[in-house]
Amino acid sequence: MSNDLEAIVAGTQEGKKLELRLWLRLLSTTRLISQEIRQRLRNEFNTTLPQFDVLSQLYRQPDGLRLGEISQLTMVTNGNITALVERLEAEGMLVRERLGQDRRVTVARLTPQGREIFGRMARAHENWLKELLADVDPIVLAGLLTHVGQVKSSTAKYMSKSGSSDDD
Amino acid sequence: MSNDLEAIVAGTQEGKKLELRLWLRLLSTTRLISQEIRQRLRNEFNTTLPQFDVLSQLYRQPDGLRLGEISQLTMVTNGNITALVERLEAEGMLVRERLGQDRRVTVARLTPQGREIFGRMARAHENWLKELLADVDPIVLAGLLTHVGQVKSSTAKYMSKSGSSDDD
DNA sequence: TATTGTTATACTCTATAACTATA
DNA sequence: TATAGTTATAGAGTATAACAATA
Repeated sequence: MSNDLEAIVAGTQEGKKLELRLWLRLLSTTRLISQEIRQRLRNEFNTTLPQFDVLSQLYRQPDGLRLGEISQLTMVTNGNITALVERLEAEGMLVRERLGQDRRVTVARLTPQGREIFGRMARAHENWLKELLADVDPIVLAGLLTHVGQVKSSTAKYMSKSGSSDDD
Repeated sequence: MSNDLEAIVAGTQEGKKLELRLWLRLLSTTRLISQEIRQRLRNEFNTTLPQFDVLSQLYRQPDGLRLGEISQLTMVTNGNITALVERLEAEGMLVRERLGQDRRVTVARLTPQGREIFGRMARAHENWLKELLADVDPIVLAGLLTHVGQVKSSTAKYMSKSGSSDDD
């Protein structure tokens, strides 16, 4: 281990705790990228990150998802999912249906048009990420993938309201 | 390098690109923690993350900051900073003053009370992070700190509107 | 003319709780 | 009684643009 690393692990640098420093850096980095992605989503597809999130969940489930499932996956409360889904339905991206025996259950699924449009969003989104992360060493990317995953699973149990959000 | 890592770097897993997978994992992890922090900030201090962000910038600058500087540091547009700062001023956390020769410039700085309250917020915030990240290997934390920093600086040049946000 | 900050507007997100209809 | 989803409400964040005062 280098001396730098030792100093960091010991938490001596600026007296700030390692956990806090990591969190602030994680937050500002994510926010920086997020801001850019959000702007491009709005400019090029007139949509938002939460909407993109909902659509990406539905994209993987051709048979659709119950609203409660969408709520869990996206960490958005039930009441707010209704409004979010309504906006997307108004744009023709998805439909809501009551199909099953349990007549309380509403299932949302992408329309063919919604699937087509989200497909383009997803491809653009993927290319944006390739562009933005082009200068990062692939080995570093791979290491981060693993370690960020460790952070995510380590913290999960401390959360008050558990949302799974298996976005990876 | 393990075979797993090789597969990841080669981008073969599920055919998804490494950059995209990292981003989704970064986003969901940050969102998970962020949700928890936001909830605690609201429950215990009746405040929000953007407000906390503004206060933390001012905390480090006892002489205050120009509104434009706050705007850059927090990546919030000028017009919205006005409202944000107004809310904080109404709560007595900060004051706005026109002091300099250039009478267009407004400087915001924490009140003694605001400084005291934010101090408590910051200590609680730091403890929350220690709690949430308690199960993550310190070596992993240190590695992440370095590598996330690399990601941040590598991506900065691709951003349309540059916000510095030196939150670390 | 350019810059600093404000005002105005419209929309979206977020949190909370009460409510309907099913089960 | 519990659950799935809706409705209602209030507050805050976000994006955009026009504006006033000052430089």
